[in-house]
Amino acid sequence: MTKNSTLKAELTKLFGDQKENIEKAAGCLKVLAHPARLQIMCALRNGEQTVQDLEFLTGLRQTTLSQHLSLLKNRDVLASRREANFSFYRIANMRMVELFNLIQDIFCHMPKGS
Amino acid sequence: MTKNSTLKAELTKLFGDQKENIEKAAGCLKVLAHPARLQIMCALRNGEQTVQDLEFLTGLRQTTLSQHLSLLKNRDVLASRREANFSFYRIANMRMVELFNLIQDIFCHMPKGS
DNA sequence: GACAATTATTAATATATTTGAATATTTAAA
DNA sequence: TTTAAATATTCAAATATATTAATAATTGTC
Repeated sequence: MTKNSTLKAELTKLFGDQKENIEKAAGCLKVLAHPARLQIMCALRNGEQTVQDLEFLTGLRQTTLSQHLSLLKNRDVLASRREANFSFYRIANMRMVELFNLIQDIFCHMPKGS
Repeated sequence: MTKNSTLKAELTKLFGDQKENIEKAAGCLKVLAHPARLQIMCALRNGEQTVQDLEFLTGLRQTTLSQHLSLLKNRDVLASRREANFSFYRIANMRMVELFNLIQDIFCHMPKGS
């Protein structure tokens, strides 16, 4: 009980101070939590790609793809640059690369501990 | 183009062979992608807790909490055991601990690379 | 400036998730 | 075997997300 009161105090502090962080984490995870968007992440593992290439690589329709890209970009999971009338998308930063790598490691390999 | 054809072949294989893995990853991420459920994960960082303790720690109502716990358990993010009329919940395995730790690290600390 | 190619946005419908209230189940104890 | 405590389930309403088709921007080329 005392132990949990301490934990409660900690958590209250956490959830108070870091409500924004929790919302941000949830938002980021939510946007990753979709098969098509995980496919997009896979296709970007080895570097940036144009929308057109992603269309080819994932088999998604342009309009659907563009919407998924937009969601991922809004959450700062992806970043993009434009060159002529091509948009190149990439994984936004090393943290997102790490996160995706771990996800891939967990779900595409297997066990490792109880 | 040849490079992407190769990548495409790889990805097709991936998405074919591992469609299940992708679905599983998406399902797991989806269930984590909710502020209340991330709070629950936080509260379980240091070990198992009863539902009643989680109610206290997270401030969620019993009925709502129970539903969130059920979702997390169905996706094998959490596991539980029963003792008398108490249920003890815990993070299901080391992979989920790793995943949550990384999420916490990314969103509750800050940068680390571009 | 008109046209074609590439990408982005809007809008409508279908589907899924969340929430809260009510109720049910499980277990221990009287 | 009734009762109380702890947890789980069901249901309906509100909200959010996904999907498709249609359309709009943007950029380079003629």
